[in-house]
Amino acid sequence: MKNPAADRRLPLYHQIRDSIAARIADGEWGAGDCIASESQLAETYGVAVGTIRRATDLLGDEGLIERVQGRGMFVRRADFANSLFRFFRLSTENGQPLTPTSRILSRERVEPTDDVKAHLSLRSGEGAIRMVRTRESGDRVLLHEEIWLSAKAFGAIVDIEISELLPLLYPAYERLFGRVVARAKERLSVASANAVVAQALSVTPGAIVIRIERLAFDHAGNPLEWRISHGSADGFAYEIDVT
Amino acid sequence: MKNPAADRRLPLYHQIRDSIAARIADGEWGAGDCIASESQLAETYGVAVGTIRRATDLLGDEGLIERVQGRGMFVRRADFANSLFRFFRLSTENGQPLTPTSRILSRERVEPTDDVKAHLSLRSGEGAIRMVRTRESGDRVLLHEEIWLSAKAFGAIVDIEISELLPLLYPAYERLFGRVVARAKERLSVASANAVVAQALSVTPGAIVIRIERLAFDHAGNPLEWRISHGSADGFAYEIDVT
DNA sequence: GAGTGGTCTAGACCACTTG
DNA sequence: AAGTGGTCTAGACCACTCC
Repeated sequence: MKNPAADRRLPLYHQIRDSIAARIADGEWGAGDCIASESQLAETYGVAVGTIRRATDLLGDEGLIERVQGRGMFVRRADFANSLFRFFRLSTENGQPLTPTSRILSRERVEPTDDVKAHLSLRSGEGAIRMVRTRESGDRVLLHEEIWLSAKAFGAIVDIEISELLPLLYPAYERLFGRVVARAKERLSVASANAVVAQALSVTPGAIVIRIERLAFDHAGNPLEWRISHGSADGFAYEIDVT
Repeated sequence: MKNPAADRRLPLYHQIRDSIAARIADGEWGAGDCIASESQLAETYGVAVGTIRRATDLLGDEGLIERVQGRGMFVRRADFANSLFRFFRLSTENGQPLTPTSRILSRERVEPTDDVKAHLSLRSGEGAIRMVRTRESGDRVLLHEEIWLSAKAFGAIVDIEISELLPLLYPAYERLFGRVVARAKERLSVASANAVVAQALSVTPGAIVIRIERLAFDHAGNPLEWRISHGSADGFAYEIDVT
């Protein structure tokens, strides 16, 4: 077993799932890479291919890997297709991401608030980066975003050509800092617009807006970025199926 | 194959999944019933047990059945544990449903609005039932609900002892009318409280409230009930994990 | 003890992708 | 043609539930 910490009381295919997940988290296979084939894995783990299949089915269900017949199994790159932000027309009706334009309004190194410290697990004395940006589609501002990062990990971001950070931040984190966003927690609530948000969204101060907080993590579960976004509540509707 | 309409181009285990799902929808096995065992199914369908396993795994993932080791496979009763309403403290922190008290304020047979007709697929001329109720926890009103039903299917509900409709409506639909709610679509948006809602929730008219619409379906996909609920936006927060 | 689902094996053949 | 994942089989043994 590649991961000796695996709990031997668990079924074999769970242990193997954990081991493969750990190897992905360790960077043995990066996003987009083809991992070893079923028969190779069966041999290295000394089990039947059917057992490898059970393990990789789990990984597929969790979205860690993608299986393509005839080609292999690939480490999936997070695409956040289920994000709450999709309800702000950040994608077409077909689900194609349409990537509205980003406008970065400010980048600065500042003292983190207690909230930021708690979310990013910053030690006392550690600095933070605060970015403000808007996301626009056509001539409409859809979102106002406040983005917080650890200065220790991302400090150089304030000196980087702004074009390097466009159009999307997560690929830039990966390209410039080697930090990969693997998953996130999002939280939706309703708030009233403060002066800054109101001005950005062209609503009256105090108007009702949708607030989405997102805490983004790497594969190992370390928090990388905390983001507070506000968008107009007008026309916002979130739909789910329940059983 | 029990369901001759199954597409023979599909993998065997998909055809079997469809067949078993159809048999459940047809009422061959009701909610809570134990369906045939894996080995029985394997024999009747003339396939290996492993193939039955693939099919029933699909049904398990979809939430149609529940597998219990040593006992069998059971038709799952929808519990709506993922409903948006759980964010109105309709359940404890552990996820235990805590069922706030229901107070039915009115029941009447009325002409459906176009909206109601469209949602419940009512033919022109068909009547509708409109119920209004509140859901309360302790001394707080959590939700104000407007509930629409087809008069053809549920007409007698206006004459039934109100205690028969408590504490929950869906079990009452099943007990009194033989209609089983199997799944639902929910839609969350933000609205301002009209006079009636404001009074019920003890907020000022025009205050911001969370609006949740729910369209509930039976196993066959027929709409049974349309519900428009309003609750205070204060403290409302919806959380998800995204990848 | 009989019957159920849960895990695991060791093969077979098919469909698909790539060189 | 070689290699991949997708489907399917036919068994084995285990863990659990119920009588």
